[in-house]
Amino acid sequence: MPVFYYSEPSSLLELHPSGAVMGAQNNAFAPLPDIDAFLHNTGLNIDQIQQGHVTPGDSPSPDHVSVKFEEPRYYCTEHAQEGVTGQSQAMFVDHVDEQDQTMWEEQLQTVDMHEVRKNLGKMQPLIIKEVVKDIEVACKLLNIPSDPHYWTVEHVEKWLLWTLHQYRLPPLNLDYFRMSGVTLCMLSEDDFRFRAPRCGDILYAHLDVWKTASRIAGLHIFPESEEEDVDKDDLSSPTTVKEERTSPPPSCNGVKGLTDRPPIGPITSMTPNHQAGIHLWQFLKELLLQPESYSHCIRWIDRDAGIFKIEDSVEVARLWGLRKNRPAMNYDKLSRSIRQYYRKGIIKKTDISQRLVYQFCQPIAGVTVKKEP
DNA sequence: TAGCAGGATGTGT
DNA sequence: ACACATCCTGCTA
Repeated sequence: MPVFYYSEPSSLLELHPSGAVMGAQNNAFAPLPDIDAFLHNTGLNIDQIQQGHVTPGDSPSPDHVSVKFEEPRYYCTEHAQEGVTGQSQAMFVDHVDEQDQTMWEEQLQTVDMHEVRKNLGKMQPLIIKEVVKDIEVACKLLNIPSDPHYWTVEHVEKWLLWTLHQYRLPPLNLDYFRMSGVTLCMLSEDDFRFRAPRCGDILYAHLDVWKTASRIAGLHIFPESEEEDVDKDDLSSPTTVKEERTSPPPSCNGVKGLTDRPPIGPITSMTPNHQAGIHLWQFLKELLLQPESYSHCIRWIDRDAGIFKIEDSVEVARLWGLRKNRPAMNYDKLSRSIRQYYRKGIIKKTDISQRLVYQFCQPIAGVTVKKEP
């Protein structure tokens, strides 16, 4: 039976033989006695652990094998709520101070489940405290608000890049996450997996932790310089912005963020519609207005006449599906929606009908991707 | 075979 | 009510 180690991408935690965290300020290893028992006790399955990423040189001896949790803090909060064993909760807390550590050790000596559950109330604040501390540090580092609901597109990108780097996650296509924090918060775990098949679930878990910490701990960090920028850019009255920041974050049901933007490449605010209500014709125009990014799949045949051609129907449908969070979208369905526009006088087929060629009924000239005042 | 046309119905806001 | 999303039949290039 090999000796297993518990490690985190950003820090290595020393484990007491009981499984308790003894302190995480250094890079010391300590053996995790029995991985099977560990999995059993924590209720985790092997799929939730990444193995084999540690090279022999990383381990103190060739006999050692390391395991890494994809998202320890996620399980920390989830399991704390579910009331699993004290051991598993202890696993996911790092940077405990001396006083806390004594408390942990005392608690962990009693393996009795009822005791553990009884102590849950005491443990949760500790867990939250540590998570909040980490988030505060990250906020300062990235200069972003603590509450993801207030993130701009740029904040989301910063957070993604930082999280990818911090947890050594596989790269992803940032275009699929080009959205405001509000929109990001609306995504389900499946959405994350769809946009980032290799690490979407982990990102979702991280975001969940941020949202939870922000909500429970009442974190209200706003980068000062950003605050000014947002105030300057905001279209509503300045008081609206100030009020929003001291009130609870916007709900996740499509409320427009401070700087909301579409999730896929096209950036526009051609109409007052917020992201959740974007129309297909708007989306198509967005693609058309960014030929540098999308001319391979949709392009103007005659811009002045509003005639365009879908060069790659599969890709356009895929992008539309991404935007609308409809993974099953295809060109058959998209084209049906386009045909609904015939009756409404928004889009029509050209006079001489050609495959995949359509025409906007309104002149396209003058359409801009800039925000209307 | 892929695209087109349009009816019918379901869904979410 | 509206704007699709989905499923369908039938037609066309």
